[in-house]
Amino acid sequence: MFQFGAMASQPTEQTLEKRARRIIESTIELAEEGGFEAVRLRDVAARAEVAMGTLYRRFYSKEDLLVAALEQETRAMEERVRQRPPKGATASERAVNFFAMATRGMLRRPNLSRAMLKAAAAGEPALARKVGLFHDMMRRMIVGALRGAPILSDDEGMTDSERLLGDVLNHVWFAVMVGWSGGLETQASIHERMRAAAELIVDGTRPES
Amino acid sequence: MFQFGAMASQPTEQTLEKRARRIIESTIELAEEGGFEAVRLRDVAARAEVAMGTLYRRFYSKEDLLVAALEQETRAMEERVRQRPPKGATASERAVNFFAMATRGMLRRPNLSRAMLKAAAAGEPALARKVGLFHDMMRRMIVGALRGAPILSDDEGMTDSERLLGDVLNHVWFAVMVGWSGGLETQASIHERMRAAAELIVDGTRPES
DNA sequence: CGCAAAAATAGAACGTGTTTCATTTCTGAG
DNA sequence: CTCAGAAATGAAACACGTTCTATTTTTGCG
Repeated sequence: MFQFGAMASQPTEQTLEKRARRIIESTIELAEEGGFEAVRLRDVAARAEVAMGTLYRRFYSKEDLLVAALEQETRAMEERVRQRPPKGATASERAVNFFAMATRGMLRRPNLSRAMLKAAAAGEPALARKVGLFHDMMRRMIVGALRGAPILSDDEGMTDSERLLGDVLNHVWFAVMVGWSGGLETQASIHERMRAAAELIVDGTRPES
Repeated sequence: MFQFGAMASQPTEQTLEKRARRIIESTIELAEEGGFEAVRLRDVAARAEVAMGTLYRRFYSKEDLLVAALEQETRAMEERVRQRPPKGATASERAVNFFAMATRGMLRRPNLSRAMLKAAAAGEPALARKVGLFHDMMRRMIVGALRGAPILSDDEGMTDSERLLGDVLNHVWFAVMVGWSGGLETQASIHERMRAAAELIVDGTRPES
């Protein structure tokens, strides 16, 4: 019910002032250590050296905190992708390599990743914008990988076909990561699924049988 | 930490005894009325005429309750699909019609559906088996629609290619429904996305541009 | 500066998921 | 039928997300 004032614009790291940044940083640290349940808002506030009221002036809820963390982490991944674009001879190979990079990034801090995924998948309408932003970033990176070109600064110049491929691959990856989060997938099975999906969707190739 | 004894086998409606069924029924009623937050366990227990201890002897958590509801609702959908298989001249048309049916079924009771999706996407490792069962049922129905044949009783006889198509389409639908849950999609956009995805994945056709 | 409005603070309070406890009721083997 | 062990019960206790309150600190305009 709050959330305006100085940060009416998009919450890019520019706009976020110290306090909010400390809060997100504390959230990330606690989530890394013990996952979603370890992000106790009293602890977040204490570690960020703010009062509960301040925390709740800037974020709607615990989920909001973790979605903000997801946004920040995804921006960091965008930067990594910009500096080290996924290689590959074909579009599908580059897509597979991008997903491998993204998956590795998530699995490096499994507790944090599970917590962020849970928050993003919670379906909180108040967070729709931020979650949508995350999906937009993912799609941009995927389409960038398909093109083999550096990342798009904007979605302009994206063809309908590219947008569709990006969305479908993004949806598959998201669902698979949620499965991983619940123990239904391993790093190997994620990679295998994304390889098969990319070959099917991008190249149109299917398994033998 | 519990959950065995008489119901060590799969929790089909056969095995579920009266108490558990009343608990799930109460869960569904409350979720229909007010969504996830309205499923207050004290209210569930009261409505099912059961004590909290009994509820927690049969279910791990609130999420478990809603995943059990999802399982039951999906079984009901399987029955509807068996009685009224999705029509269509091509595999992709039948898949699109199946997803339209499934989506309509969910949107008919939006509060319940959002609550069940949230629980299934929460990534609770204790619920992995039940959530996996849900995805298995979905894949069976999808592959059944692709074949244009009545549903498979088991996953035997499913080719690798069919399994892949089923999984990918299922993942896309799941991710899109999570998006709907958070207000990112409407019934129309869900339908459109599934149409485009099915045409791309099953037929290999892409948008003009 | 002087001061009113906005923001921050410490902490209490409240609701609900989950656990625990003492007691009662059910069940099934002998 | 008896009775021991299992299950159920009602209620209290506990933890944590969220909200509220009274007070203090910061901010920015004149």
